[in-house]
Amino acid sequence: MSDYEHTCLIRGDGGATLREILDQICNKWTLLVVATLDQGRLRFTDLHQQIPGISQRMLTLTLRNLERDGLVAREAYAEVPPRVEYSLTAVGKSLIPPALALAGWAIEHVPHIEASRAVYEPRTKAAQRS
Amino acid sequence: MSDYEHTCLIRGDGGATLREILDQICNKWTLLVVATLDQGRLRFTDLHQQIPGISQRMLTLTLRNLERDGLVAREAYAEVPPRVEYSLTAVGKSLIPPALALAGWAIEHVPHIEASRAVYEPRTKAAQRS
DNA sequence: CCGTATCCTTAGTGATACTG
DNA sequence: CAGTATCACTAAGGATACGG
Repeated sequence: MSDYEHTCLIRGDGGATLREILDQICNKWTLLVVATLDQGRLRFTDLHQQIPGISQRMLTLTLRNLERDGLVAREAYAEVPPRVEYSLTAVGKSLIPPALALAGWAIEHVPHIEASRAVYEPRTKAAQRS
Repeated sequence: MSDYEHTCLIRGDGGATLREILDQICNKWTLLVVATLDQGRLRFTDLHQQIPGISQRMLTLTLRNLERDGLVAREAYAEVPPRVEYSLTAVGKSLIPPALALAGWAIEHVPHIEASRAVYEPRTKAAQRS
């Protein structure tokens, strides 16, 4: 594959849908929820507790989107108190490896990036103070 | 690696920085800019034209962040009219494969996701109209 | 327990105008 | 050419309260 094709790929030149899906996956919570569900079948409350910082609202919204896209299966039991279990579908599971690749890259380069940030100072106003 | 470790990875349990970096990469423009720069050295205007829909402002901000994180090198020539060229650093280039993995996944599953969306209807208000 | 509804704050984004 | 500055707007996200 040529470099130019790389560009087109990530751009999603094949249609607006690709960008849309990519954006959806890369948002604040989606990868997190998918990663957490990689452990197996989990209830709403379990997810809420295991994902630090997520609000009920965002968990619900994220789960709805994942369900709509067929990455997560939702199963509600007609019991009282209610019980709902979420799990990854086959497609959802297939997201794990590429997601892991990205996470792996990030982990590997955290030191470099932190070092780079440490020495960086905005060019335009470098001499503004002191 | 265990499933639980997967979760921790993507979560960025190793510190807040990881989540931060992941978020940064996954935002609306970063991957796009990196992918475009994969073609080689480009000027500001070239980038602006090759990335459909990006504003000057967002291009500038994205480039600054990438520069700060050491993924992109900026070289300004003291000429008139001014000329500034951007290129990927080694670290920046190393982002391409994992990014491509994600893009590849998305492309592969677009049909499935679109099909899933087509049949999806929100549960709670399924019978609200008509 | 598992959500939905509502309000509110703020970060992200775009448009425009201006400068070295 | 390559930005910066400013304004205005939108949508994402969080907090809270309530409902099935």
